[in-house]
Amino acid sequence: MAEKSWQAGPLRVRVMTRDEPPRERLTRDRIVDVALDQMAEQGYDAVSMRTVARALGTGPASLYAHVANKDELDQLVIDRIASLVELPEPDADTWRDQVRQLIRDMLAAYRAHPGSARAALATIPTGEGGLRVAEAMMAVLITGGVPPQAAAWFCDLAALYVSAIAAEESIWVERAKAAAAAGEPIDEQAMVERVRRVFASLPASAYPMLAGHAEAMTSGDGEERFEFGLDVLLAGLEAVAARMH
Amino acid sequence: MAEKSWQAGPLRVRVMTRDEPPRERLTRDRIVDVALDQMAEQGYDAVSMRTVARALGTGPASLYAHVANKDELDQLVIDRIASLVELPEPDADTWRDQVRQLIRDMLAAYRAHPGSARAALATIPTGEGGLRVAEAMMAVLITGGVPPQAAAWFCDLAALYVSAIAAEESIWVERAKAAAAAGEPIDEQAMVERVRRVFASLPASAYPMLAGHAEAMTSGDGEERFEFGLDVLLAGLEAVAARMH
DNA sequence: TCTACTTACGAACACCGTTCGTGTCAAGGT
DNA sequence: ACCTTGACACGAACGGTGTTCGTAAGTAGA
Repeated sequence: MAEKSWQAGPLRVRVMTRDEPPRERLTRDRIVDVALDQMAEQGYDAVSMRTVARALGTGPASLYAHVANKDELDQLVIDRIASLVELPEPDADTWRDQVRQLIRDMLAAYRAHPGSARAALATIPTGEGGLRVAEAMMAVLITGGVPPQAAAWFCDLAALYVSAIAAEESIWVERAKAAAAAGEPIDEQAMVERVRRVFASLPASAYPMLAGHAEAMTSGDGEERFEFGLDVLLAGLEAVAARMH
Repeated sequence: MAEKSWQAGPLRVRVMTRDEPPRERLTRDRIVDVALDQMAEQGYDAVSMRTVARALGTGPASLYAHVANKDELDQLVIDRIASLVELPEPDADTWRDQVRQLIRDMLAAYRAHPGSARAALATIPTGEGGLRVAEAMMAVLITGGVPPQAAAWFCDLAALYVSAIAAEESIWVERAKAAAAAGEPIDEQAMVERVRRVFASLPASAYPMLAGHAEAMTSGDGEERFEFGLDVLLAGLEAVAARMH
């Protein structure tokens, strides 16, 4: 207990206060912690200034002393997520696989916090976590003999690719969730099936290519398509790098 | 004039009404028209159910008779935008350039409606406009001798790439606009300069690669980087296609 | 002319990000 | 031991969002 006393007009006031409403002080880090947790559990759309504040036992206004914006908070969260991906030790023999794996790990990190990628699209990584990943990617590429300019731009391209894939995926998931909440629960399989049917039933007169290759257009799940993109990016990188000698 | 009469209790009521309060009937198409215009002039964020309704001289509730969602409206707008891009006549000799040009044109179409790409990321093109460009892209690729499976997945990849680029760009623009509205007007040049300074001042001990290649990391404007990505995608496509023989 | 049905829409709900002004509280100077 | 200062906390409110509800208006069929 702590004692406190003061003069209020003619009165002498003396009060005992419990010295632990152990409400810790607000911090950028604590705010980001909470936002990250909420994103992992409920997805990007469920994270708002209000929900974060509520989880911290306060109102939304309190956050603005530590964070300029929702935008800034988003960037901090993205940076934190980037700081969670495991980095490879550059090796000249396996650099191709290392690039692939690094990109896969970034995707996994985004997937663990659904919707986060939507905010990542906006970011040029200038925080600690992002720089860390960029540094590792550059190291692997340079070790692999990729010319610096190509390596630098490829970092950009890879980051764009992975966040676009993650963002697209999350929107899809979100939509399925919304459909499930209201009306018939539409699972992923059903949505794929519907798209497939659209392509299959296209009039061959107007869309000879799409109708003729409907099978190819709709084959492959997300993983297969992601790996295809990876193949294209890496093969393209080598070709372009060679051209830059 | 139109005459109308009815019995109201003991009274015979007779009324003349102007037969043209020329408020045309609401239509999906008219709604999409307005949304498209607003997006072209003010960007994605300025388009809301309310602003569209206001421009049509009504309230937001009226739109829901013709459009299920903001989401659906967005998709309709995207489809309309896609229907505006010019399509090439497939030619086996110049197919590479045709692919490039088609992708460039898609980017231009998105750019003409800033922010639209953020909605495009979500879409598997199943509307008329989207199918149209997918058909054209497939035709060019097949004419170029790309195996159907590779061509199909590449369509996906190209669409993802271009919408990701456009979305990233629009977010950047949006942010610059917001910064300009409140406080110092920060032009694009200044933002680039700041990023450059961050990279240049990175401690070489912690970030040897980024510090060592700061020049490469920050060189090139958006256009150059976009073209680099195009190079990578096309070179990669050819390599992967050859592998699929 | 009466009825059934589609279309239109004002009002309201539950959110959102952000700002304002006030309240609280610990540290420093006197 | 008091007073002052300044940083932090935060309730309330503003203006915006997407969406729903119940009712009005208009159209077409019987």
